[in-house]
Amino acid sequence: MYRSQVQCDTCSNNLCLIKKSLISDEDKRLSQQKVNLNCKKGQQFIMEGTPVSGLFFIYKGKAKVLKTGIYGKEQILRLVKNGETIGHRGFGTKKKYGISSVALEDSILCNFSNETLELMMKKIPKLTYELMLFYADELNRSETKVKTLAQMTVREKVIDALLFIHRKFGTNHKGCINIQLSRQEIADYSGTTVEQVIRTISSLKSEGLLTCVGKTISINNQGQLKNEISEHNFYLDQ
Amino acid sequence: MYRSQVQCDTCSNNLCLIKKSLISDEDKRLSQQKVNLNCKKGQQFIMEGTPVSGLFFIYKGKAKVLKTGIYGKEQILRLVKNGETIGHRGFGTKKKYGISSVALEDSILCNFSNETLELMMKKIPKLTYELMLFYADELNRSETKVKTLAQMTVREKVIDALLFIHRKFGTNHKGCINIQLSRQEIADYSGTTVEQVIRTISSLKSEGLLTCVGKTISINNQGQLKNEISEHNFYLDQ
DNA sequence: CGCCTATTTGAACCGGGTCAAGCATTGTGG
DNA sequence: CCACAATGCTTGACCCGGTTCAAATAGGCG
Repeated sequence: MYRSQVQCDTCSNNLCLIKKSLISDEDKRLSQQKVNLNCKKGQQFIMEGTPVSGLFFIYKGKAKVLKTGIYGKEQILRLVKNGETIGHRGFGTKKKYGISSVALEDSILCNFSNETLELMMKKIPKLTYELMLFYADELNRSETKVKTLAQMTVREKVIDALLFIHRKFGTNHKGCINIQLSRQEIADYSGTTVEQVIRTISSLKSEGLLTCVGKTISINNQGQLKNEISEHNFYLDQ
Repeated sequence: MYRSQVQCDTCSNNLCLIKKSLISDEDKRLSQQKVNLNCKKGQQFIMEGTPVSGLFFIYKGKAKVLKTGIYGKEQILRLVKNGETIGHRGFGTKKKYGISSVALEDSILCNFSNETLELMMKKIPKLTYELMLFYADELNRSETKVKTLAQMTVREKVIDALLFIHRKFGTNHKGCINIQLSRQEIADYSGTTVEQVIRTISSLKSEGLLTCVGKTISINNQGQLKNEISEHNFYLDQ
């Protein structure tokens, strides 16, 4: 995990909450107090239970956000990519991270310390507002996930997970989803076991709904897959 | 659902985000644009999928926040009491409620319209900040619930639910939990079925860990119950 | 009192988690 | 560059927890 400096000014992640909120030159000067981290695939940069050290943003790369449960069983809560935010609430009462985060590929992170962030929020109301919208949005997603886990069958959960990563990470020119997850990771996201994920994917393959070679998956019939879980998604698009 | 006017000035809910954020006289004047609603037990005051009409606060009473799933199966996401907030993100991009909310007893609500709220947030940075903290906190809770639902057994989920309502709503002088939930509602919160809730409660009764008469429950051995689910709750207290 | 709903208990069934074994793929060191 | 270990993927078989169905009982309310 070595360091290098990326400038918000020249950053291409226009959806980044910080970038979006920097208006005055003073704002931009403040933003330079951030620290950049290079993080290799598989590396854990947030550990549940350790003291909060500010907010992270993905400058480039992908990561998973998870909670570790009983007997080390992981529950993946979110998947994040360029421009997105990690590190729930590094200020206020909570002093410890409630989640862990691990890089899914070699990534570059931006880290704003608690102090810098508080300073920035005081000076930049728009940033506080953007953060609020971010958390509200995440809350919506999380609550949808609660329902999903409680009510869907395994097949539906796996389909939901595959459609989600398809939507979130997009596809390359061959139609393959732009992220490589292990079967275990898909299981950890879906809230089931590796074997069930494999069985479901096998079925979907033999039904012609998707194609996959190793970890590379492409969805053939998005419509029908969506249809299978449509009863669960009346009002939300995740 | 008839109307009457409660003043923030004289309100006793000191934890209310609005109340906490009102500093200047102008702030207080703004807060008078809210509307009060009287709501009977069982009445639904937010319906999933309908246009957002601002943020609600419980002035007095209790309510459940839920999502309706396939075949009408409910998933209760939160339980709220005096001073607490309902109505996720009535501003920004989302135009429809992603949740429903129903009064659990006769309640008085405060409702701030989208316009009033936006005006207030612009004028009162502390309010935006408080809202952000609120959503961040809720996100933590929700993500813990995701793990809970995905990893706990039915018995553990029911215990978790009972300990939660015990903690949240407290007990009266006889040690009985200050809220009356149907078995169905406990099931909807725990993410299981009525029968399982009943079976679990029966077991816990015969093990002497709790006592109950009808919907009135009191917990006898909180320590042992906590102990049963301790492996799942290393870092969070909900 | 009688209807309706909520609660409780028993029994049957089944989805999905667990275990085990074989195969494929990747990686590492000689 | 190959051999072999380690890890990940896949499939089949089994079994258990939990949902579903049914029926009986208790409780609430006009």
